[in-house]
Amino acid sequence: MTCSENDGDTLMLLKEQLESSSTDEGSCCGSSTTGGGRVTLKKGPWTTAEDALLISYVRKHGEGNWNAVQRHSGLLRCGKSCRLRWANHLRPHLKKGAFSPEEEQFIIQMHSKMGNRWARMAALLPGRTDNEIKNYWNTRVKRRSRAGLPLYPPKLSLQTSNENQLIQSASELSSGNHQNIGVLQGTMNGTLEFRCHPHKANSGPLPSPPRFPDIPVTALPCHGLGYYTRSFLNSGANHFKQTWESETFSPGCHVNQNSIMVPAFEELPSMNSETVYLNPGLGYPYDPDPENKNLASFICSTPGNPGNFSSSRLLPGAVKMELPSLQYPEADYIDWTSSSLLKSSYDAVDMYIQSPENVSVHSDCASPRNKGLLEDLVQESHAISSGKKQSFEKSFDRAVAAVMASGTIKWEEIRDPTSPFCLSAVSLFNDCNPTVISTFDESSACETPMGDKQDKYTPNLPYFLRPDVLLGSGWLMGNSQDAEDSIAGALDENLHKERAPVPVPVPAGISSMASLEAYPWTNMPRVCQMSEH
DNA sequence: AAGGTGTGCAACCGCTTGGGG
DNA sequence: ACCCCAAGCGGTTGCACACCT
Repeated sequence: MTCSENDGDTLMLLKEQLESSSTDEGSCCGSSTTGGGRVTLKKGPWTTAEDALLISYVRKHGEGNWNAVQRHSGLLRCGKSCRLRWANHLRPHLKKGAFSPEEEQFIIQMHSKMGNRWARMAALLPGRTDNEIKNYWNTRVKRRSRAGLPLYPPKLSLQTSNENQLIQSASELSSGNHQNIGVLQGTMNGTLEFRCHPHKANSGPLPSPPRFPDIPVTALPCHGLGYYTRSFLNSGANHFKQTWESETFSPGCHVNQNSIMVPAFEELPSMNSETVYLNPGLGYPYDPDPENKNLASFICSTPGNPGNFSSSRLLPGAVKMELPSLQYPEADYIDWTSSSLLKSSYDAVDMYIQSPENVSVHSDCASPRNKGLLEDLVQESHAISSGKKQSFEKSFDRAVAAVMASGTIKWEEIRDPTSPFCLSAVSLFNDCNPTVISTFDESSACETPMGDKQDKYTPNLPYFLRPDVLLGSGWLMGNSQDAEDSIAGALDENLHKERAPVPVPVPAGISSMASLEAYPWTNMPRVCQMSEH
């Protein structure tokens, strides 16, 4: 719809149409006073005439001040309704139509991390509205529950389970119980392996800064984990390092002006069969306890490819911590374990790890449902970090706005000066980045927004998470040569040979993440702060 | 063809948040 | 500190359409 010189006449006509039609359609919600009379506001579906009026109003006056729309345009709608109509339907650059498989995957990922934070997801899906995403999700929930399918792909669930296990172990660490640190070690090849070096543990009174024992972790190749959190605050917290390396990395996606895109395949030959996701984010699927969300988490996860294991090996320097993530509804566990989809041996591993029995063992301490030691730690952490909440929220918004506006991450613009090291940027990671893209049963090879054929396992990782980008930036634990080597090894050789290092818009503070250890607990950055609701 | 049911989506509603006075 | 208002957010509802029996 366009506005021309004779907009005035057109609008007059529209207003007349509006007035006549509004008396026909009679459904009304409220009333307001304009001029001398009490005006009944219209409800229900919008007409094209109303749309035209609203568009005209916004063009003239800009967005905002929605309650003035009625006064200035003659629209018989409340401001709220106008805002909604504009945001969901009339706003420029809105995508219409069904979600692409990439978008669907992205939503699933985001929901597993954010829960029902539709607006945030919408901010990360250019052209999509929170309402659309919400409707999509609700539909999905209905559909899958009817079909008896799990809400999340099994591997997403597994990741959550793994996180819980790590938390369990970490909790033991924090409570000085090192006997079970190796509880996940020695499982069958390819399953979660959890190792540590207790000899390095500092089990004494809390030093400043506290240190964790070195705990290299190899995770299930397809669900690798590499976290760095500050979950274990001050009950004898120890220096805690975990490293993880996989042999394959998948590229991240590009953040473009209008979409978050997976990279073109031709860019990354031979990388489409196995994927590894570097995700400095936080997995909090269905977190019923938002209070627990404030513990920093720095995640590197490695979803894999069904039946196609990649080996993971330890590497020093990388770090990991995690929070409890046993946040699936009870029914979900039933679904996971009873799903007929889990038939392959690979899935049998999933089944093993995801089994309720298994989960219950580790949930005693780690689950938000269970009041345990960790919860106390969490509360303490929350108290420490609560002061950062508002700045985080603002930073997130700025970050998203920056991405949307320019198509690139302008770290310098979103960096939160109050954070020890570019807290906001890291927070953005946490909120933006998928942890695992796994085998979405409902998705298939699909097209990217650019029309490229896209493997269904290709992650929707933002550009700045591309391994090559990370390599170039030294972002992964900063100056850790090992970390860089690990990525280098993971990257396809050809990629290294043929591609020049990608210029990285690295946030100024990101590299200082290498020195996380340097921060005392009371001054640790909030890497994973989620928006409490 | 008619009625029932499922589905997707637009819109509404109530609550929360943040800013300004 | 309090109140008011605008805006945002998430949950819910209602409607139109498609599909099935």
